[in-house]
Amino acid sequence: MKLSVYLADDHTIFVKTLANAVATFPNVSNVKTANSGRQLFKLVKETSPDVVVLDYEMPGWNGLQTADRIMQYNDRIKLILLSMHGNEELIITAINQGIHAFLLKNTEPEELQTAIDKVYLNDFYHNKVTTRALKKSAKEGPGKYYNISKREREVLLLICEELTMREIAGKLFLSEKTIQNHRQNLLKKMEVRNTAGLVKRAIELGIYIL
Amino acid sequence: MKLSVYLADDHTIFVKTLANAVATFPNVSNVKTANSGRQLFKLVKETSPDVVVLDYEMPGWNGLQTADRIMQYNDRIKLILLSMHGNEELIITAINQGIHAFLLKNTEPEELQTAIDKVYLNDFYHNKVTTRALKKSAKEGPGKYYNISKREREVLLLICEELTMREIAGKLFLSEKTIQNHRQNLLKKMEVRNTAGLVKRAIELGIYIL
DNA sequence: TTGAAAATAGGTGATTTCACCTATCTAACT
DNA sequence: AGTTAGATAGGTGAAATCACCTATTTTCAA
Repeated sequence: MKLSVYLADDHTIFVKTLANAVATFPNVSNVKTANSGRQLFKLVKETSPDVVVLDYEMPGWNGLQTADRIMQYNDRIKLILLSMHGNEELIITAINQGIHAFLLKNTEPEELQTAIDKVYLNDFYHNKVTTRALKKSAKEGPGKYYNISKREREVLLLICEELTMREIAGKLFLSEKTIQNHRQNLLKKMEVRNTAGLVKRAIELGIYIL
Repeated sequence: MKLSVYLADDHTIFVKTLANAVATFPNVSNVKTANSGRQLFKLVKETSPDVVVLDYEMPGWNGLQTADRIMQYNDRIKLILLSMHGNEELIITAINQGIHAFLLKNTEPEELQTAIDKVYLNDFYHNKVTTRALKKSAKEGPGKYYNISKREREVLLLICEELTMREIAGKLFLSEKTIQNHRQNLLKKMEVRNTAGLVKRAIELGIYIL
């Protein structure tokens, strides 16, 4: 089964040529482009693609903001972020926010091809840039990476929304006990004592936006 | 008894002339100037003044950041913030952070004189700018003003630091019950349900800096 | 100087969080 | 095939929070 891939970048020349390249990938059938986050989100709402490739540096919604909306709309869409700069902080924020791959703009087109493949099959595509950022930040925090799972991120978000464990359990159709466990794991992973710490971390990491 | 007043502004010409004017005020005896927040904080640590006048727009530490340090160092010093723009959000943030007066740079020197007086006698000096900002934001939030008292602000800050009620009580030499009441009042005033909400409000209001 | 607001502190009871366990099932990677 | 990580869920007990009270003292503004 071939994948449908949407691309967004404010430089039309770039996004169009990239789209042509992507269209030649053997595992891709359907390619669409947009030159803003808003416009791409519109496309996604019409027909959901399998993978979205977003430029980080865009006027209006940037890549991460756009990713955020797409995730909320449909969390099965895989998200690849492109950026000019391999800024460590940005990479960590992106990963914590649930991005599935991070590529520099000066990479070879082949890497995008493998990234699209891997991202669709697995959940995250790691490359030199991301692994280096993770390793570096693992000790040198702030901007530390805490390896929060998808479920944990979901629970954390709802904790930030001031819900109790019981309410979260109700919302996610899970046992209250399960949520308590997720919470406990978050406390440990993020090295905080209580809700105050969780909320601060969530905001720091860009998981929760104030 | 005459007051000692310290001034900080990065424009040396401005701060010097202002200092000369302030020195002529009948209730002021001692005036010192600095052209950065850091430098002023140094002066304060040498000898604490009664009142500090800070420009908001400064390179390095801005006026609010400087105010924050001064408050932590000695909370009996009164703080007056000067700004070019009467930005409502800034005013609310400043008040929530515990600033004692907010003046626009285009006010008459006489208003600074009364502000210094009032601020020293009472706790807060209100003028057209601040009252208008408060009234406007009271309903139109975000940036809402919740009328948090000094103690409450202190407790809120420690809640954000992940301390429990018992620990806060110990730190402030108060009963745990008192802190619990302050917390309860904060929950009501800020219209939130729990710690998560308190932390978010504190960050929004600039009371706690992430 | 009187009244309002703030700060203090106590009471009570329900609910929630915190901090440990164990255990099963599944998906994914080696 | 075995290992690891994640998601699920249960148990237990202590600690903390939440949500109402009442009441006294201080402080401040009108």
